[in-house]
Amino acid sequence: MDTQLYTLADITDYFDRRDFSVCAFDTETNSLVYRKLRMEGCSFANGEAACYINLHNNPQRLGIIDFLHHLFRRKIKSLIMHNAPFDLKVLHKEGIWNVTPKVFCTMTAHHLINENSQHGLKFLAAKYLGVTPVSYEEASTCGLDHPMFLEYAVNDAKWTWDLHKIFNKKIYELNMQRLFFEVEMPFQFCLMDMEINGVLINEEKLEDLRIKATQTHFDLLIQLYKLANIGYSIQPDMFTGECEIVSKRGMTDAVVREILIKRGLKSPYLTKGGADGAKKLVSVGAETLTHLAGDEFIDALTKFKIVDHLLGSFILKMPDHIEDDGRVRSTYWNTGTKTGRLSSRNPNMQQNPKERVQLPFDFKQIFEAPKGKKLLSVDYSGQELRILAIVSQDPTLLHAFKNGYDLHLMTGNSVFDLGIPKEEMCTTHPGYKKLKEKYSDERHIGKNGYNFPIIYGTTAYGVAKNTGVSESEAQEGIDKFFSAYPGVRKAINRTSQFLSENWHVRSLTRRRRRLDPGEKKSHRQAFNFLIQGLAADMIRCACNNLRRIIAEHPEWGIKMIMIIHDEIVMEINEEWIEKATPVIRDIMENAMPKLPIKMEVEIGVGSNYSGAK
DNA sequence: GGCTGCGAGACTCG
DNA sequence: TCACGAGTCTCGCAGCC
Repeated sequence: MDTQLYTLADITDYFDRRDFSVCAFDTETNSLVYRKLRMEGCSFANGEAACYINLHNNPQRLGIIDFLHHLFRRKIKSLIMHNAPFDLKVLHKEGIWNVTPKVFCTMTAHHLINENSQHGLKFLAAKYLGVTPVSYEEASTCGLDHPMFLEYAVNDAKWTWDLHKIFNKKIYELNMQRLFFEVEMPFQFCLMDMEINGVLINEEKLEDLRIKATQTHFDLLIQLYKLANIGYSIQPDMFTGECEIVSKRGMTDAVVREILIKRGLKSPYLTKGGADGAKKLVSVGAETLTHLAGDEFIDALTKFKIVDHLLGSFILKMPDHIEDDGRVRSTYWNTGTKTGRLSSRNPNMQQNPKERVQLPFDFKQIFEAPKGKKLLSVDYSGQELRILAIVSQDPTLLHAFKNGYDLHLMTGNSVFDLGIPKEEMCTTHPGYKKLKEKYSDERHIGKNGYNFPIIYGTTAYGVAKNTGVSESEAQEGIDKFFSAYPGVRKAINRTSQFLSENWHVRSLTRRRRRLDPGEKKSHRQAFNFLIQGLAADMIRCACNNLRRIIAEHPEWGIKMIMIIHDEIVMEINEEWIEKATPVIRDIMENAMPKLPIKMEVEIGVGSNYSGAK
């Protein structure tokens, strides 16, 4: 392959109206900040030729970008990238946004082929192409316009091209072409959109929250030191004037363990004991605190831990992520999990804390809609349980969802032999509401003690721990659950058998998870994957369809800004909410139109994320 | 004594 | 041993200068 071509005329000859791979290089710092992204170079390859265009310190930068814009807008057959959302984002930042929808992301392709592996370009090039890549740092030491960097940059495009040849074939061999081309590739643009859009932060509310949480943290810590007889002093910060508590003994886990002994408090819960299991200590986590609740020190510590974590992990960290336009742009990682779910980083938008009963700090209110807009949150109600019904084909579960029965109450009814007539558990039955209230405890245990844990493959031990009953009672409850829904037991056994014979399982979208059937845990993971994996692809389908509607109705002003597993959050122009909501509902509920039962969504609207929930 | 890297444990979410 | 899937923070320890 000739790698010496790098004039614009050559690019036109070699890359116009064909497939080619492309790598867009951003700033020297590999910036995570969208507003600071700047394309410093771009490399191309198509199996015949490869080239690199340097834009770093290039006086013709604007002209070249304009040319690239026209090149990308022409009828390219397909565009091959490694980690497409990132390259698309860099191109978009330079105004190159309407590229062909026919993309091939080698990173996502490899994730479908081998979900247990790493997916970095250099790793894959070494593994599949037998080359020895150099690092970006090494290649860029002499500058981005040095021949050494040229070779590095060209290699990225060449290897991406070569990998795509291998992975494309493999995707067809595995019969994953529909999942890859019809679901995963359109979804790359949704990821790009979300990472570009970001979420607007109300910095005043964030500061307000910081002041309140800091005060609560301060008060609770003094209370804890007093209760534990630990010395401390209060010192003002010379710059901010805010007071700080100084003590030789911080409220660390080790100190808490000592205090528990002093107060004569015992907990049955222990830590795992390190890698070899030898260093087992009394756990000072949530389990122990719940067990010892009622003690003055423990109750204050429970509150302290909540506010300490809220401050340390969220409130004080969030300002680092806010860009100059007031928005936070998380990275969504399409290949970050083994089940096909997304993961989110810097910051992780999938773990923003909910408001707690013990402490009134509403963190989600800091995410807000810009002027003239609202935030709209759509989430699937009981998504995983509905998928359980679909995967297991259990007639009782299917009937329950088709006819609007309260499944948690149904499970409570079976496990506790409540003897409620079936028709009264239908949510439209006149007596349903009273029943729901009367048996709220049993319903709660049905939901959190059985329905959800069964999806994870829980044992009697787990149910007992969760619900506070004995292990034998828990086993009895589990047996009753499976008698009520015999299809679920059959499906679990079927999955386990398939895993033992094939060393992998596949979800309904043909997504695959490979596991060692010799490990006991694998059988739980396999069944859970059928549910979690399908749920993940359902949200992808919903986003893809939503993106089409967004393009058809620019006046609605919809921007997708967050995906939290079974939930999509978007901005929308206020005056169009009424018109758009039923369309959005329809898209979400029919993301996978051929399923035997309907999915249902709950929609919330508010001026901030807390209000939209 | 101080810095760095790493694993464990604890916490957050669906 | 015991419930699936993630990311991030702090602490404590080991190794090094």
